Amino acid sequence: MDIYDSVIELAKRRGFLWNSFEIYGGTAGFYDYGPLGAMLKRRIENIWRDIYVINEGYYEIESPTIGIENVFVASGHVGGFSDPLTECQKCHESFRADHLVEDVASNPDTLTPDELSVIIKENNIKCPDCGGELGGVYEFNLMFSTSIGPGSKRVGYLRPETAQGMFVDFPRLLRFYRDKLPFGVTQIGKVYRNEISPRQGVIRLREFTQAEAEIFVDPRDKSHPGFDSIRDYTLSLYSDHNQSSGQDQIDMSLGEAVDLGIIAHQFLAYALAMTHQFLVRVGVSPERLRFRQHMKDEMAHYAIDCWDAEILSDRFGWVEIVGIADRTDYDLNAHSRVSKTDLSVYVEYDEPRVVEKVVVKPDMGKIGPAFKGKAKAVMDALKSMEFGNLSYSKSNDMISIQVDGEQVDIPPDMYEVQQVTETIHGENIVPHVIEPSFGIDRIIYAVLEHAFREEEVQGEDDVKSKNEVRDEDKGRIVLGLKSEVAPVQAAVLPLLTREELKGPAKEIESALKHKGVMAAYDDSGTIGRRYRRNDEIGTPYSITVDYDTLEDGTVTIRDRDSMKQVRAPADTIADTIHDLIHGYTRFEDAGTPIA
RNA sequence: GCGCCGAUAGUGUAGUGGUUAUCACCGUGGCUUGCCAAGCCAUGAACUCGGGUUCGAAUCCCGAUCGGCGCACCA
Repeated sequence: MDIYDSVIELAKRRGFLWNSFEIYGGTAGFYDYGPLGAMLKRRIENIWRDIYVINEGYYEIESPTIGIENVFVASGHVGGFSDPLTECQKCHESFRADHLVEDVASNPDTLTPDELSVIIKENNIKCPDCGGELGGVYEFNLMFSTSIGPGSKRVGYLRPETAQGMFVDFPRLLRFYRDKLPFGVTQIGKVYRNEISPRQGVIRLREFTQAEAEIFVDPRDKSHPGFDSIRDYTLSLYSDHNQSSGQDQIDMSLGEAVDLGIIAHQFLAYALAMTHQFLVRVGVSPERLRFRQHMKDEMAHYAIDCWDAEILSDRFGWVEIVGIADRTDYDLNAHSRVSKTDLSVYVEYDEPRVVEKVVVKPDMGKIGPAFKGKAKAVMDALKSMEFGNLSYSKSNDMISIQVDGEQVDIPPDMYEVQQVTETIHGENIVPHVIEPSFGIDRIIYAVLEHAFREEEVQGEDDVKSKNEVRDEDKGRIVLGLKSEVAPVQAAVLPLLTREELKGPAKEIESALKHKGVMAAYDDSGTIGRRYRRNDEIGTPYSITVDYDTLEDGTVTIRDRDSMKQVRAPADTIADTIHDLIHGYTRFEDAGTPIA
């Protein structure tokens, strides 16, 4: 049993992750989050919100999980991600049918699968690899489709990413942020991809949760106002160059990486730093985390630079858990084109620019009668003329222009050339998008695997030596979750199952709950067993009520990782635990150490 | 989607063509228990599904589903 198996077994047994629809045999690519898993997930999402929404100020929105066809036509998911495939009946290799018929069909990408099948048959096209017979063409699209309303007239798709919902809201968002760049927006939600063969547990799912930020920036200025604060922040970077030259990732400060041009610009570097902070805060091991740059041929054609946060897993090696890309203006332009909506921002200059221009002023009183129906076209043609030099403009020549494909001569008395001074206050630009995209489910797996450990427990041969029954079984399984993400934050345990201890313990449990601390009361089994039970689900602190509690009002707090204990007052225990969980108090300072 | 391998209580497992399917952990109730998976009593819980062969199938065969690995795929 490797670590993956151990983690999945623990997650299943203790209520973190379950295969969905189990009583019906299950379906690949779907997982349920059990009680502890859902709690862990929510806590991780809320830390993400704390960083992106509260601290960076990128408000969260919520758009439908079903999108209309045009949205995904514009995004390229309908055309680009819907491939007609055919499979060789002999060697079972799959091919793009539209590519195979390129030589015999003029418009292969507009053909339906049935039409492609016919063409392949008629032209006797064989498998390019082995010459075998090709099977029928079928449409393969990663998107789940559905129909909207009765009659199945309108096709809808389950979104394959949350990003499009934010791009589509761009005009509203721009107005919300009072027409100024840069601004960002976030969304956490379910997305759907009909994977061919989902595997590896929660690593590749058909329904999963993304947390994405879309940050709209001025393409001419990708500096970040907070860059100085992260200039010395050092990350493990695995650049395109390092990959192609066979080197490993190297530690480098972000300042250096931007200066050397390894990371395209400050905004992207800042996004990397935030990603790192988030991942480490939720419990990804920094030693098993790196940022890998996409190679040139791997990057989407529209992207400028793209980095994946990857975690090292025991079984799968490096696994991508976050993608951070500069998507340029690709998406906004695409939606602008398909929706016929202006998705640009008017950016004011710092100083208005005074521009001297030479313009042609048509004399419509003469042009109108002279050209009648064509007058408007002539006027437009004249106005759109550009005068590169003033000398020409000053001459009073006959102007020859093309109007509707025929040459028209405009005599000098029909126009006037003027030099004008214009004050321009700004211009319209389409913003570029910086997009960090988090795969929450993969992050959860990373957190579980990196937190998982089995350790030897030493030094209890004195008191319990009379019960030397299971001396082989001294190991304990610990889920060393960060206290901030642990589902159960404190266990409340009466030392013995006796009424006089149960009462005070239950009071402490309810005091903790009032403070918003997820506390679990447990009086079943010996104290050691209950500690172990809580170690396994990552409960960071256990509070034990004993007979001293009844006398001097103190309880034992036991630290999951060190197994050390301190004695602290019971009446302020909720505050103490709260402060411990959020890192305001260190465990050693939470009470008096006991041997 | 292709190939190989697998599927037994909640978890990990043993096992055989033939009566109540093994063991451990686990859960629950009780006794015990004064700080790191003690003990005792009682109790709960499984042969993935469908078809076939057979007097009889959890066991053999076929298919499906799920899982693992390799290939393909991963905008």
